[in-house]
Amino acid sequence: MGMRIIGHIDMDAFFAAVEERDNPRFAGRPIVVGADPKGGRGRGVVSTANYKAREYGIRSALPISTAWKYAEAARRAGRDPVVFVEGRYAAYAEISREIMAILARHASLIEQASVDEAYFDVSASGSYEAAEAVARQIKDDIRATERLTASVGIGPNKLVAKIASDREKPDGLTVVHEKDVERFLEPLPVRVIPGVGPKSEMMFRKLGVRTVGDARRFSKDELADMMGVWGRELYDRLRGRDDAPLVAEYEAKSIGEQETFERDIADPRLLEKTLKNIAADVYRRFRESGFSSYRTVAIIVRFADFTTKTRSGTMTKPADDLATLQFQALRLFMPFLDARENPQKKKIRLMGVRIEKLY
DNA sequence: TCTGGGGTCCTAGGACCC
DNA sequence: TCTGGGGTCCTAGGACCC
Repeated sequence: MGMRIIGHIDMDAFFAAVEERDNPRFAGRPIVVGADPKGGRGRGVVSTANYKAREYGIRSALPISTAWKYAEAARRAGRDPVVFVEGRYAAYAEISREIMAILARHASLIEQASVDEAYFDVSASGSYEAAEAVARQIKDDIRATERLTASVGIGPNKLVAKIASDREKPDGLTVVHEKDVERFLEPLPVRVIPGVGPKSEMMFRKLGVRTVGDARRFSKDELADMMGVWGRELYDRLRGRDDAPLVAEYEAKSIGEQETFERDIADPRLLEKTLKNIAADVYRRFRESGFSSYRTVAIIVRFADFTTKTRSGTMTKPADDLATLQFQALRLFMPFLDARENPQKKKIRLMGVRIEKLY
């Protein structure tokens, strides 16, 4: 394979930006998309906060109740009140499709990585200068047709493109030439490497490692000893090496849904009914998906104290009907109603159902 | 602060088989 | 001074991503 030039595009505060665009009265306001805050007693988290809301300390994944407190404090201080909206996820998915169509006009191959992110291959443009021009055109088209901004990274592979797209948000464009990759990554926090999450970051901090450059002092074998197979992969990522191809389409491996209740539930009858309803929702999506059978059923139960249990069972024969799914889910759940499994009679906060081994 | 919902991938132990 | 070795499947838990 010759030289690759890969782009990564990431919509800026996507859900919040859509709400701001579609509701003129929100223009210029701090906007939070996420769970219903219910006056500070709501459950759930912030999905997306726009940049104005981030000035209040509100970010993705923050408990919505905390976001509400920050918003109240800001309001009392005379600052612009925060707009809380629950998401219109079907609308975001439709806009996402429109954006992917724009992208497809400029690149030979695209890989949609999530509702608001995609990789695209611009190797055919022939140079980083030409690739940068393509990226500008993509951003301009999205701004013109969708009235939304995006940030783009360009690099020799998916890894570098993704890290680059996050460097100059919002409305950014960051180009990293192949020869500059190691210098580009060196000063960045090790956490920018996809796959390095809170746990790995903490482990590294204890070893005195803060940046990507710091982490390069470990050999491949040392990283493998610390983190297994992933350590070898990480060794390459710390140096910006990645030969993963773009994958235009791939099949789902599981379909599942889970629900956190407004209030924790103790009543076994209500729990059984809720589990069957969740199973029915999963089954409807299974039918819509085009798969014809499932062989594994898994459930998840989260107690009021947040301890979480999963149980799964694989059937010798694949099934395709709702009754079997509900029966298997209930069978897996039953032991949790037993005093031995739950001696303190803890209430249940969340339940979920997932099917796997789909054909 | 009190922690969503949709997923993917990896690990480790045990069962089972040759 | 015991008790192989490898492969595959299954299960539960956990890290991680958006």
